Amino acid sequence: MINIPKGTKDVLPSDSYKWHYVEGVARDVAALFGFKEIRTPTFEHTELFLRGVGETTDIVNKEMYTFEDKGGRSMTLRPEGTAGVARCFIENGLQQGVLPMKAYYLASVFRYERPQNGRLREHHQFGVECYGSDSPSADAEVISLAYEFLQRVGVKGLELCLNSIGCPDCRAKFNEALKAYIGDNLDAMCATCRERFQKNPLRILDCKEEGCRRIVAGAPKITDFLCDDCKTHFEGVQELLSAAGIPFRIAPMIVRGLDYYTRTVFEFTSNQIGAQGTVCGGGRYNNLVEQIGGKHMPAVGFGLGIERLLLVLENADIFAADPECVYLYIAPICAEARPLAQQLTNAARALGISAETDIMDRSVKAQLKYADRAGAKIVAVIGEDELARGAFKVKDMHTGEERETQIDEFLADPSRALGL
RNA sequence: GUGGAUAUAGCGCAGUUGGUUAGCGUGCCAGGUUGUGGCCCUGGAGGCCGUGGGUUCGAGUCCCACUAUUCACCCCA
Repeated sequence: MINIPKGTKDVLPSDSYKWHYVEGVARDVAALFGFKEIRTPTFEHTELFLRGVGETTDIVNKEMYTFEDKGGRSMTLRPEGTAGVARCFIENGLQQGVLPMKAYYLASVFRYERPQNGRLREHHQFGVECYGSDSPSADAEVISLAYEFLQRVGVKGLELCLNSIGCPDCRAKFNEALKAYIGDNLDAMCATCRERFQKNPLRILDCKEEGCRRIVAGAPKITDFLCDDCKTHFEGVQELLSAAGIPFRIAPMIVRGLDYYTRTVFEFTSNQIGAQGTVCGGGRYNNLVEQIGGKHMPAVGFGLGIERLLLVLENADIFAADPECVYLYIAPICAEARPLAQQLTNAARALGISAETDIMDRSVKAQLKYADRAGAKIVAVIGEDELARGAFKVKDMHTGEERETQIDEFLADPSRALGL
């Protein structure tokens, strides 16, 4: 028995409609906002993620699926979606094209993690990227898109947490202030925080260790250190969100784990799905394009975890019945009826009416039972009687009502014969 | 990488202080109704009790190791 790799999930035929639903809403909402789909490779040169995502991040340090290909190149399955899009943007000269460049993707990403509820080694993201604007309007637009998507898909009780981590200038000042504040307490902090203290002090705010949290509790806030431009920007985003009627909470502790973020960072979180509550995370990354070899280009976007979203949706019981079930089932119950059943089935299909017939050589009873389980809306039974009469009855599986249908009429126009 | 829990039929579970052919629910197949689903009744198929060792006359049950799953930490979607 060979089983599924750790941290991956099968989507069974009986569940795929849930994915289609979520992906459909994602595409619809993206289109409503004027975003077009972008598709980039599943793997990239490892170098891209080292430079793009940041060498101090956990993702790059210990979670990448990196391998050497047969040509001796180091390749990595994408651990997130943004870097690949940025590479694509530069490589295709899109900075010379129409700006803003607004794109979305639905793709799987890979991280070598210890799986748990809401955390997988392969998961899927609905991601959105907007290039070319440094205006707060772009931040608000992207957050609005996420919000609209979540509304439409039917989730309730998600909280939008918002913060600004400033630009490299104000962050440097903040880092100094934070270091000064921690000062002698550094020895009392956890090992990772002591390391963060040197490499990326901001991330100390993100530590969950009880001791570290206590030390950091009264620490200065990044928002008090923003330079004038960053401050104005952050206020602009808040004003636009308020005007759009999108509720949010300022959360000075959220800093996010990818190095490319500047200024705005945000998360949509749920408290319904266990410890991994972040369903959507994103922000602005004005320096990413430059970091991987392009010209300076402001950008903002988010990634939204489909599996986690589905956990929330299933939790809220929003899936009633599979809407993708076959409409018509035709049950031949003697050998002579089979060719006709096949013909009727194909006539329906030709008009776009989903239809199936028996391929198991089963009894009437078994066929009806199957039609019921398959969720067929109406069923027709064809036997010697019907062949002789040139007509059959279609039965509504929900109400049990039957109506007479002429075989000729059905073959001529299945849609009309069924009263559609 | 760290810690806890669990592992018996496709799925969900029971299995007494160790005792002989390992059960229940559900799902699946068939029959009751020789041409009609759902409800009901009857029957059937389907298990090397995670793997390997040990204790014992005897292990699903006790001990050890391994593996897998899972939850949490960490991190993130």
